Amino acid sequence: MPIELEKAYEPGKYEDQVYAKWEKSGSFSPKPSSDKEPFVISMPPPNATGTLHLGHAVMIALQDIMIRYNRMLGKPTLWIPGTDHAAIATQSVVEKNLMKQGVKKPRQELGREKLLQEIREFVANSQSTIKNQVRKMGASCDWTREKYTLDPQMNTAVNRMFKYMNEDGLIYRGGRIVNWDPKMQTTVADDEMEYISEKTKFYYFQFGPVVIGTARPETKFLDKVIVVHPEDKRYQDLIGKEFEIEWINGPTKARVIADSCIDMEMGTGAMSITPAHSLVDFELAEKYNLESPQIIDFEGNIMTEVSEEFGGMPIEEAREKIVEKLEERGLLIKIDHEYEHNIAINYRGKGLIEPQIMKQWFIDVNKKVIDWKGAKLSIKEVLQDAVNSKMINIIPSRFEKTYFNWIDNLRDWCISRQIWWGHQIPIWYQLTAEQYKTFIESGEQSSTLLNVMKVESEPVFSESKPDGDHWIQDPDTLDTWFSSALWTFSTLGWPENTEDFKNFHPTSVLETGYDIIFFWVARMILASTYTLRREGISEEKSIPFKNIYLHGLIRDRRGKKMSKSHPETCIDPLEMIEKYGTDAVRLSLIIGNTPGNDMRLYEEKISGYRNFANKLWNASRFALSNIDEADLQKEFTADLITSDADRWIVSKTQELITATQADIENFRFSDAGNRLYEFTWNIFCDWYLEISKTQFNPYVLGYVLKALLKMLHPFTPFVTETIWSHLQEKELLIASLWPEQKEEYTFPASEELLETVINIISLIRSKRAELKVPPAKLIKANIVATPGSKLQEQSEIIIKLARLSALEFIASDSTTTDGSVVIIENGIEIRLPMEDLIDKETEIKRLTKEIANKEQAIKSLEGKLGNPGFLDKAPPEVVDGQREKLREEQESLSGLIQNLEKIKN
RNA sequence: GGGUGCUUAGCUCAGUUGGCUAGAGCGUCUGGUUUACACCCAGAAGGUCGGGGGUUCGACCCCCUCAGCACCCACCA
Repeated sequence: MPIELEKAYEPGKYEDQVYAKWEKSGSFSPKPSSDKEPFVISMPPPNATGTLHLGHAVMIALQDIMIRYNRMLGKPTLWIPGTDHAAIATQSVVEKNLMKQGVKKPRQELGREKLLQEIREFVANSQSTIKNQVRKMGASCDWTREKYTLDPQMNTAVNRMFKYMNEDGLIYRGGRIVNWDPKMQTTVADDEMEYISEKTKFYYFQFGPVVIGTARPETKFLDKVIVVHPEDKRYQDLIGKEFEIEWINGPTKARVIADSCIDMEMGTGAMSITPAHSLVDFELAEKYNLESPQIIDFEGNIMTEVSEEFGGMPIEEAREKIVEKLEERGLLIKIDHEYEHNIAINYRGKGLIEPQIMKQWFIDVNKKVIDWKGAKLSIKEVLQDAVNSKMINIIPSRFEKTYFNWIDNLRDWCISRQIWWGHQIPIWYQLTAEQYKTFIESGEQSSTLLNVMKVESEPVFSESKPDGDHWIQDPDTLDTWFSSALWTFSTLGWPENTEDFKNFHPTSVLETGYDIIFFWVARMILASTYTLRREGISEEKSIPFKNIYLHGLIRDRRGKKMSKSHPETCIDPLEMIEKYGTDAVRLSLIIGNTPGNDMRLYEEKISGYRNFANKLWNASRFALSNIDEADLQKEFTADLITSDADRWIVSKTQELITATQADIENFRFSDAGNRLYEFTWNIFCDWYLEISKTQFNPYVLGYVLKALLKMLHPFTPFVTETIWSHLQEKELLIASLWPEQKEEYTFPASEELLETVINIISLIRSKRAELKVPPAKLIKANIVATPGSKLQEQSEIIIKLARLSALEFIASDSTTTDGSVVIIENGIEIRLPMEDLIDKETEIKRLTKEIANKEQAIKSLEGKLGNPGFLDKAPPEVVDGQREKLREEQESLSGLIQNLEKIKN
């Protein structure tokens, strides 16, 4: 009994149940294997509170292809899913919601515990959304091993790395400029800053021997250092000297230093520095070991310690007054009223940012503590070596440059963040009773408060509260990338030495977007190599992954970044899945997408691949409705291949297996997808299925179909699994093995003939139209070929062509020598000599053109082959190939000339 | 300012160490309702490979240069 499928493939009808079947079957968990190397990917965790966007979709599609492919090779295959707590993003969403509900300052009003509780509830409510959406994409990841970046075990891992680094003296506390918002009383992350262009006054003041330019005179009370460019001729004789200066608070001293960071064109080419309230100045101060006194307090007023006269005054007011005072003293040279610059504001609350120095925690990247290949190396050096030595391979390789460039400029990593949602820093301070009271009673228990209170207590590392009174834990949390950096091994159970950790680390591939190469990829290499080496694990096993595959961004049809603020061009993957099916979405994200390059996506592309899924479905429907179940079960062997057409399609299938495999293993997913698409549509459907209509071989058809479903499965898992479920196979497709390429299924190629035959058929067609032969149910054509010609050898393929032009082929012994065609239509025999088959003029034109092309090609080939340079320098196989090509071209040219002669007569 | 890409058919893009007359999908046009599929079939038109120069026997590919477009990092005293 043949099998009947429904008339069209409706993805929505099957996808969820297919996924449930996979998950239930246990196929997502790795099968142990003693001899095969495991294949492992840790999924970059999407935000727990997020929804699936195209970035996730492309990542899942790519990773799922690798995972399914490797699983089908019989390797123990593990893909660990998880979600990320997304510290800043999540906390700010919750705070925003609370603000909408009327809680103006959520941190101060709710306090730490209550706010955290709010966030936890929010996460708990939205976490399942993203996980179900990952399932929708067909991700075959192991949900039994799912992780969340705030799991208690993750916290253990985080504390362990912190502990090691602390013991090795890599972690230190130091001052750093932060973006402080005096209005909201909070620090602001760089990506929460908004820059607006503003026209303001730019003042020029006499400052000792030089004129300095500034837009912010109110910060300049205690400036003591003038910086100029070392090559600036104007200031050469000042460099290194100290001067008495008349300034805001009266006489003071200032010295001149030189640094090439100075722009000679800007202002007067000389500036005085204010380290406490400017990032550049702060860095210069660090470099030259200068003092950095605070001028402006955390409320945004001038400090009383700095100036009795202006103390307590808001900066805008102070600025005017200070300028007045300096003008009175004759120090104001001029004011530029047309000065335009960017000012930074907090995008929430729109408060003006005032840079401030605060105590932060850092990781030293230059201290040499890692035992690496027989030497002590710094974090920075190990990061370089891991990629330089090819232990880690980056695809595409051009990102290696970006990576090294970043490391060269790498500074110590600031790991503390002034938010609460995340892993709290495992550091404790013992306060005095009074300080303790102030701290506990303040609404917002923040590290800022500790700065303001000038707490000097020695910080102590501890995973829990130390013995004694008045201990408080550092209120800051760790940079979210600190915990993400451990992802490849913490998800495997580290710091416990679990079976998973022993079996599956390092992971095989890290697949992610190129936009987080610095944030995440480099940090993972850092955390993994440092931590695992410290535990005595070998260099090879302490890297987090062997390959890094970076995909590009998905853009809209105009090439703009897709963002929710432009809903008209923003494509929602879930909506597309609903409309066209997951398989179509996956293909549209894979094909035409090359590593590291951005890709534009638009709906028509997705609908095109929906058509493909349907094509495959219908091809299978045709096949299954004609193959008997028993024949489908029969084991396929070489002796079941009978006709030339069979040999041809089976050969093509072998080529496809090898080529697709090579593509996937070399991370050329687009090529692989394209190749399969092309084979399915243009070879299998257009040719072999058509041939099957007149010459049916159930075994070959079944074999090719099964092989094709397997190879397509990593790309379009749902439709292939659905079709597979009708094949009466014992195993699910997801658990079946990749088709084996076999020598005995490979036969000499014969497709070059197709072109010739296609030409003949189209001639027949036009002739029929010209003769006004009525459409007939049964038309018999007798195509006669010169004996011994390829055309005759390959007569089976002609059957297909006959079919396409509604002709039925009759095998015939009769022969002609002139390539003429005999058609028997409605019992009438129409003999079509070659010259009658064509429109003389058009054909002469066509042939002439083709001959000219051929001649040109031959000339160029002859030139090439007569060229000593070519013969010497080109590889022998290329030369042979060109010779062979020339022979073929000459042959076909003489054929063309003959045809032309024939037509002309 | 430092860095990295991109420019190939009307559109979106391939083009794997330099070697066929430069390809695909979509779109357009022509013809076709053939018992798997109109989410289909057959065919056609359409390209100075951004401009200029160089290296080479040979350049879409390598080098220089110019132009346009993106992105990343740093910065805007």
